[in-house]
Amino acid sequence: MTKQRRVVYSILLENRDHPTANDVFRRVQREMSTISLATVYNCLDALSKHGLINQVNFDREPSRFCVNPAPHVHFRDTRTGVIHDIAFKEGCQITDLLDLPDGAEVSELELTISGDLPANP
Amino acid sequence: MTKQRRVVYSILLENRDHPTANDVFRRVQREMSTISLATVYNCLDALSKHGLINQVNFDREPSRFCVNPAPHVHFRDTRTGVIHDIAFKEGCQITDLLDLPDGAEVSELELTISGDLPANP
DNA sequence: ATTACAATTTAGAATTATTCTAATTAGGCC
DNA sequence: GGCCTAATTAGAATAATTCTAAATTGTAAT
Repeated sequence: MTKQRRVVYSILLENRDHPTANDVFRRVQREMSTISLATVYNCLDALSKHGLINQVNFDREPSRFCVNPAPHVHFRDTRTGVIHDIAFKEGCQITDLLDLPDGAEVSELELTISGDLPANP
Repeated sequence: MTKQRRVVYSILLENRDHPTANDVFRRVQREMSTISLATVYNCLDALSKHGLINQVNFDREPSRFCVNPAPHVHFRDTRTGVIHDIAFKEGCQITDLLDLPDGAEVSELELTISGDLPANP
């Protein structure tokens, strides 16, 4: 854990709005003006590899980053663009619903959903 | 449906191995040597928009294209790199497993899985 | 047929998120 | 302090995709 990684991580914890690498860069710059974009990428990568954060991809848009450690999927509200974390219902295994070949071992699983959320009154 | 779109589509039907746009380009060139890469992108986009094919994204790798019209998800065998179509079990709705907010309406859903498949003897 | 029009294709340039490179800096340990 | 490794930095490079503007095609009307 270097100073830079700590700052990047704390920025992510501070505002869990699934920022892009560039968003993170701009936020981190405010409190560590000498940081470089490459470092932000390095940090995000390191944090990802150590399982502290998740990299979230919607189609081919810029990757976004998520500090939620619990297993969950992502729902993008097409009206607002906001990405929501969606948890699984109790004791549900997505792979139970799939016709996976015998012996298949899942190591990574990414589920992204786009749709409309009812307006919040 | 232009000549180019027809060729792109037929190439995809011919070999359902989830090729990238560039793969498609190279294959199409063999029977229509004047086609351009931009056209292949245009065609893939047009076919996608009309629901004839699906664009498949694994993380930030180049997009791949899939002619399987049935609802399914994608499993990449990490050993061979091959992408397999995985169907849902009878009458299964993935969203049933999720804690979606009331009234959420799903318009798109992409599920990608990476893992190991047992070696085929 | 010929013209007119819109949509598509083409070649190449432009874009952009991300990765790479090489040099510098920082931190830990003797 | 000096040494060593890993991390950071700035900037260049990469690569998939998109954009642009000109040329082509197909179609419908005259």
